[in-house]
Amino acid sequence: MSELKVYNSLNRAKEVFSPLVPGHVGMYVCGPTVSGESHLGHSRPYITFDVVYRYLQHLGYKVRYVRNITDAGHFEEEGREAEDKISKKAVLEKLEPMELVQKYTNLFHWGMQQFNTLAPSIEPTATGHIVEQIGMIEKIIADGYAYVVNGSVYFDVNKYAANYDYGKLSGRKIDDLLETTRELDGQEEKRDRADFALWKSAAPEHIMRWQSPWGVGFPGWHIECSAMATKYLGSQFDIHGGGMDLQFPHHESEIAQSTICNHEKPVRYWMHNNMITINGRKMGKSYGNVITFTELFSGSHPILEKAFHPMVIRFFILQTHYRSTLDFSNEALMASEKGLKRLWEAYENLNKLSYTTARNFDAELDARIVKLVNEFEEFMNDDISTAKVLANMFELAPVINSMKDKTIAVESISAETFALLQTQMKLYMENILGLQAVTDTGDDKLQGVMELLITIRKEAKTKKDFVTSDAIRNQLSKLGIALKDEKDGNTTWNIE
RNA sequence: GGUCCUGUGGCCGAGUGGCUAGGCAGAGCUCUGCAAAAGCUCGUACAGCGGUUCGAAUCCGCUCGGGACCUCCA
Repeated sequence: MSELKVYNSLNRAKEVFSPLVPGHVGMYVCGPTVSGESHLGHSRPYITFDVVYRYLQHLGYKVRYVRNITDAGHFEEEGREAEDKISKKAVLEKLEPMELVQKYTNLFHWGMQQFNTLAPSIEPTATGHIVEQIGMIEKIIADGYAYVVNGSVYFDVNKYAANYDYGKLSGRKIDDLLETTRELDGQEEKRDRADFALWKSAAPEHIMRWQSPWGVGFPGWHIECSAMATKYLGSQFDIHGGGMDLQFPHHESEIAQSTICNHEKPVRYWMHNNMITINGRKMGKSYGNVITFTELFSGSHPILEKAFHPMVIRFFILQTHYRSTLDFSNEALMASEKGLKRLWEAYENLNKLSYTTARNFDAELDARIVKLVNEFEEFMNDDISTAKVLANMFELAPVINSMKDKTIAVESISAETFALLQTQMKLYMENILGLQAVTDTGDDKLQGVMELLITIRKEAKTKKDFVTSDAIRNQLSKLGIALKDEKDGNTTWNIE
C-alpha cells in the first residue's frame, strides 16, 4: 500500500505526509473575506481542501480543520476604492458592520452547502480574536521584531530576514522586494518598504475599531491567521492550505509572525491550489469577470450561457489536478455536466446490481476491475489526484452499464471483486469526492403520477398506439422530464 | 522591470523517458416502433528550433506565445 504524498510548496516537492502527532492532523485553510458575495473562484480552495479533509479522515486521521472568516480589517468592496469599505458602506446605509458581514457569511455558508463541502471543525472569525491578535503583536514587539509608529505597528522584515529564511515559501529575495515601486497607504511610516502592518491606527470615521496598547485601530492583514491557527492548532501544525495568490505576501508574513511569536516554524506542509481562470484570465474584481455563486447557479451572468448545478462545478474542479490552473468556459462546464450525469447514472446502476452465484469467471475482466479500483487510493495518495480517480471511474462505467444491460454477467467476476467495486465506488464517489445526485427525484406524489403515466404509455405501446406514447414522452420532455425505455422493457425517468 | 509557472488532438484536461489517460464534441455500427440512453469502433496530439539519449510530450538550451505573484485577492 502506498503512502500519502503531498506537494509541499515550502520545499517545492512531493513529500510523504506524516503528521506531528500520530493519528491526528491539524489543518488550517484561509477562509473568505466576507466583504462581498462569494464567487466561482472561492469554490476551488474550499472544494479542494474539502476533499483533502475527507481523504485524511478516510485514512483514519482525526482531523481538526480550521477555516477562518475574515470579517475585519482592510477590505475591498465592489465599486469602491481600496479603503476600509465595510465601514464606509455601513455608515452610508446605516448598517452595523457586523450586519453586512453576517449577510455575506450566510451566503458563503449557503454556497458551501450547495457544493456539499463538510463544515470545518472550527470556523473562527477575525473579529472574535482581536485579543489574541493583540497578544501576538505584543510578543513580537517584545522580541524586537516590530516597531510602533503613530499608533500603528509594523513588522521589521529586514531584521527577520537577517536571522530567518524570509521568502522561502514564495521564492522571493528580500532585495527584490525593496525594488517594488508601488505606493501604499502608510508607506511613509515604515522603516522599509518590505515591512508589513501588524496593527493599523484607525481614522476617526473608521467604524471597525478596537482599543489596543497602541491606541484605537484594527489588526493588520496577516496577523489573524497566525493568531487563530496558533490558538486552535498550536505553534506548529501539519497542513496550511489556501490559494496560490496568498503565497505572497500573506503566507510569507504568517510564517514570519508565527516564527517570531512561537519560536518555531508554524507549518509543516503548505498546500496551495491554483486559480480558476476565465478565458485565460484569473477571476478578479479588477478584471470584471467575477461570477458569484448566485449568478452561477441561476445562470444570470453575461458570460454564462446557462445555469450550472453546484455539483457540476464540484465535478469540474475535481477533473483537474488542484495545482493546475483551470480554465472556465461554458463548453467545458457543459462537458462536465454531461460527464457527471453519465458517471452518476453508472454509479446508480451499480448500486442496483446484485450478485448471485459465480459462473463463467472472466479472469482478465476481474483483474482489470481490481486494478482500476485499487488505483483510486494510489492516485489519491499521489498528491490528491482526483482527476485520475475520475478517469478510472469513467473506465469502469462501460463495464457497469454492460452488467446492467446483461451483456456482461455480474457473476463473471468474483463475488469479492464485485463487493470491492460496489463499496469502493460508494466510498470514493460519495464520501471522498463528495459527489451527489444532480437530478432530484421529486416527491412521492410525483413518483405516483409518473408511475401512472408510464403505465398508460406502456399500454399504448402494447396497442401500437405510438401517437399517444410519443405524445406522453414529448410532453414530459418539454417539462424537463426524460423517459428512457430500457432493454428489459421497463421505463425509467429523471428530471433533467 | 524582478521572481516563478505554463503551452498536449475541435474543446477541456491526465501525463513519473519507452507501453491506450479520461471527459465532451464528431463519424460509423449494434440495440430500438421511433427517440433517448447504453455498448462497440475510430482521430493518433504534444508551440517552434536545436541538444542529451538506443529512445522524449516527458530532461537541457534558445525562440515565440499565455499566465501568476511582486497591491486586497481563493
